[in-house]
Amino acid sequence: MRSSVLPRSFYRRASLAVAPELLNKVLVAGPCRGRIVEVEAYAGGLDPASHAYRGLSARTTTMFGPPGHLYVYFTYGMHYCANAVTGEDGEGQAVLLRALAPLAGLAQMRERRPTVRRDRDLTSGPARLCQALGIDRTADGTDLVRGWVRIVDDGIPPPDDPGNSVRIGITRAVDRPWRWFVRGDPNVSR
DNA sequence: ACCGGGATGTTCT
DNA sequence: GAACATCCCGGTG
Repeated sequence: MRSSVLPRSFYRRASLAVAPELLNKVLVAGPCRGRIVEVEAYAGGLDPASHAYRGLSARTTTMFGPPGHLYVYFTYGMHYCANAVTGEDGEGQAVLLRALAPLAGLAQMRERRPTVRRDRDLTSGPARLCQALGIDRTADGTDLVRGWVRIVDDGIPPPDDPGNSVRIGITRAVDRPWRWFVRGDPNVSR
């Protein structure tokens, strides 16, 4: 079966519904590909942990835009993280891509992350995967249906029983179990 | 293995 | 001025 790009309609739903369905889909950025094995949902303007909680700003313009686009933000002075915008235009919902299993373009990933030894450390974190795939602030707003970064379905369905936990690295709304991952995958972040 | 701290700059209070 | 959806390195056990 040939892989097909996820259509706009896939994203036009609540981030809590989209997030677990993104597991086992494939993130494509130029020659680099990785299977999505860990995600977190950020539920929009009513979610205190979401960047959308404070309302529209220069940073969150993409997040509040139409679904199916890539929201990239800069954090800790040196890292980028990437999300798929979901829901309806104006809602500010998104799914953070937290880890991939590298599939293709590993040589280029290693050029961008020269200190990495094991393959499993190439893309096992939200900032690691952005560095490996060359996703930075210039990728913010990319259309995931038509742009140079896309998410495709290569026929592997999401897990029937994904791992599930609270979200990582946040300080507000820490109790909400909105992280999902592929159980047992060595590329899931620590 | 675990733990602590530094890097670095944008965003928000 | 503080916080930050993180990562890496060097310490100790």
